[in-house]
Amino acid sequence: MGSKSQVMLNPQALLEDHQEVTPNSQMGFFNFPSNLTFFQLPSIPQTHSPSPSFDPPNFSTSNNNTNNNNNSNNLSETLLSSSILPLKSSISYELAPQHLLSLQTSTPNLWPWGEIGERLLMNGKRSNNNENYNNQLGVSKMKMKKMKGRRKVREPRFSFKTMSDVDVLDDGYKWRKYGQKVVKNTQHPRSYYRCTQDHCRVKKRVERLAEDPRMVITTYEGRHVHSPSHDSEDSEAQTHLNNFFW
DNA sequence: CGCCTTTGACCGGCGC
DNA sequence: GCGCCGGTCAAAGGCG
Repeated sequence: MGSKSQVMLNPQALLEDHQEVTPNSQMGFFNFPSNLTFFQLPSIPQTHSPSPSFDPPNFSTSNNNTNNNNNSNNLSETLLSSSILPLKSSISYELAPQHLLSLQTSTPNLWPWGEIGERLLMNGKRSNNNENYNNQLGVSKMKMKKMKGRRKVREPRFSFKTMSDVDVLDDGYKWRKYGQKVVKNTQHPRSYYRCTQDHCRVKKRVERLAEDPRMVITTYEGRHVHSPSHDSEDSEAQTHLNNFFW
């Protein structure tokens, strides 16, 4: 096996303070881009206050020998704990060298507005066309009004930084672009994508790092409620190689 | 024809 | 209240 890149997050741990759903219903997964491999790992701040930026460096791995910075071919499996993640959370991974530079996750946190029952609506309780459409899209104008004064649970986010020529890495899911924005202080636009699967609200956004345009920051938000779409015949190999569970 | 991207408009949040 | 900013909408156009 040449390029095995598998990342697993303990879903339970990630969901600890998630208010809405039972752990059972929360297993979701991402396919990791097939051309993505790892050579450096999530930041593990020794103290509290995780840095909000994606700046990598004071990373450390728990079973790492000293001089394998860029060419560590065979770190097999390591457990990490991080203050970014909830207590008891863990990441296990198998890695091959190269392009993943940093990785961050965030737990779901509460927004000052929103509604708990949103997911239920998503499951097609409403028959009105507009409602359905809006539900698929996530937040409609109507819904925004409704949301005022309620609480919303923000979907957990997960982001990583890669060095890549292509902006959108193939992760096995189908995405539809719904927006592009020039963000301040960067010369490269940020693109917004939504999973095309019905009732799946996972979003991702892709941007290039201002300081180093060779780097692509991909941020996923939410959990897929379905398997990756396999358009190619080697789907089996793909899922074996690149599933990312959380 | 269906699905996708593009793109300007629009909206809410936030800081001043 | 105002203006900025990030995120989303949705019409229009492109493509297979």
